[in-house]
Amino acid sequence: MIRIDRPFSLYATCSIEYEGRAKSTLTPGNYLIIHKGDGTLLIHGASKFNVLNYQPPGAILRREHDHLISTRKNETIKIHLQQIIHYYEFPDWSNKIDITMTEKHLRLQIIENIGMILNDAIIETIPEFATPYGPVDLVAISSTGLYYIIEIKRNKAALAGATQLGRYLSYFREIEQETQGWLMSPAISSGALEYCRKHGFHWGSVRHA
Amino acid sequence: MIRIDRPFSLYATCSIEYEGRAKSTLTPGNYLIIHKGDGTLLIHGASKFNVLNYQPPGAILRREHDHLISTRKNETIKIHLQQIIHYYEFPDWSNKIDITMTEKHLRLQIIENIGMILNDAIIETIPEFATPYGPVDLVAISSTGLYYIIEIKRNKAALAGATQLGRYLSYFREIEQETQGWLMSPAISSGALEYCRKHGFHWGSVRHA
DNA sequence: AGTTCAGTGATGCGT
DNA sequence: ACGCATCGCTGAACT
Repeated sequence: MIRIDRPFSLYATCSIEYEGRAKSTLTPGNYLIIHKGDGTLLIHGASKFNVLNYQPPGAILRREHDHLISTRKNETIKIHLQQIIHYYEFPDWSNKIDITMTEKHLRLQIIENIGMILNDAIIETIPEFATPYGPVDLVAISSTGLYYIIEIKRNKAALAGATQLGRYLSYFREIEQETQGWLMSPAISSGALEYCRKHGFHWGSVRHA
Repeated sequence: MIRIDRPFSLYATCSIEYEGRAKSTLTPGNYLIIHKGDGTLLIHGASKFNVLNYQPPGAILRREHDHLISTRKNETIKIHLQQIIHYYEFPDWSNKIDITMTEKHLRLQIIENIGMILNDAIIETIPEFATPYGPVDLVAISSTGLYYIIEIKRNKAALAGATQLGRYLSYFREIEQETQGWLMSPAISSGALEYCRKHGFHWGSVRHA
């Protein structure tokens, strides 16, 4: 009865039983079992995208003789190992400490490289630019008087971020200021991407260095 | 430019770009990359259940110098390898040929072991038992006159299977025949499981040997 | 082919 | 804590 915390990958001949919200049994065969440091357990078959069985983060894994048992709340996965074909523990697999990388931090990095990102001569940058619809994350003004209206998201930008940018831009349209709308984030969802395309907004791939 | 078909697992320091329905970039770091024989590509971070990036079955993977590139329709994943920490090719990882294991086949197996599964003395089994609501997959009659009403599903039983069983049982209730309802399948969904619990049906884990 | 719907959906952001 | 919207959903059954 040994608790396992380390992240590892295991390729083995085994049979698997799951009982919880649903139930299932997997016939003896070769499966790929992945265990992450947060307790996540993934059981993959030879094909298809989906896992066959899993536990979400927070599950606890232990070994009992030739069984691997993962439990979480009311859900249990029991793996009956018949033959271990390959076992590997992942060194240095931890979330880089993203802490303290706030949007403000990312914004500073963007300001530093703003000319390169927009490929234009920027003469002024104004964070938290006030509008009646709320403060714009960043406004950059080019030498030709063009206003870049920039919405920044630390994570994946979703539809809400794109519509937020649209609101700001409608204000600048009201005061007849020439603008270009930009959404900047490490990733963008399909919905937000389509919204941007339809409204002529740009997306900039920025990432916390 | 070498096309890769074999299934493998790769743990590497790399950066990754995805462009398709959505877009994203992954900062340089350690990621687990899994490639299946059907083209499926999975990219996992150190925590969480979800993949960070993926390609569904049918994608094509190739290597160009220090890049791994997976393409499918309008979607591309480009992996820039910096350091390979661990690489392993999976031997014997293929879908066992589930040849033509129809529900009828499974039913024959169930009939053979019916006494053991139900833990009762069965004196007669009737496949395709006709009722006004459709044919019951299997009816087993015990020495005490109890009727086991059995609905069989080759794959995961979903809600529809459970309600189907309920319909049959309502008929036997009409003719005042004492019954016990069973759903037999290798897996059962949460909705079907709850339905069974609420109506007092049983679930039997059966699998094609 | 498209369409609909369940899934152990997960995950993040709001209250 | 719970609820809600979003997601490159996937996958299977049915038309």
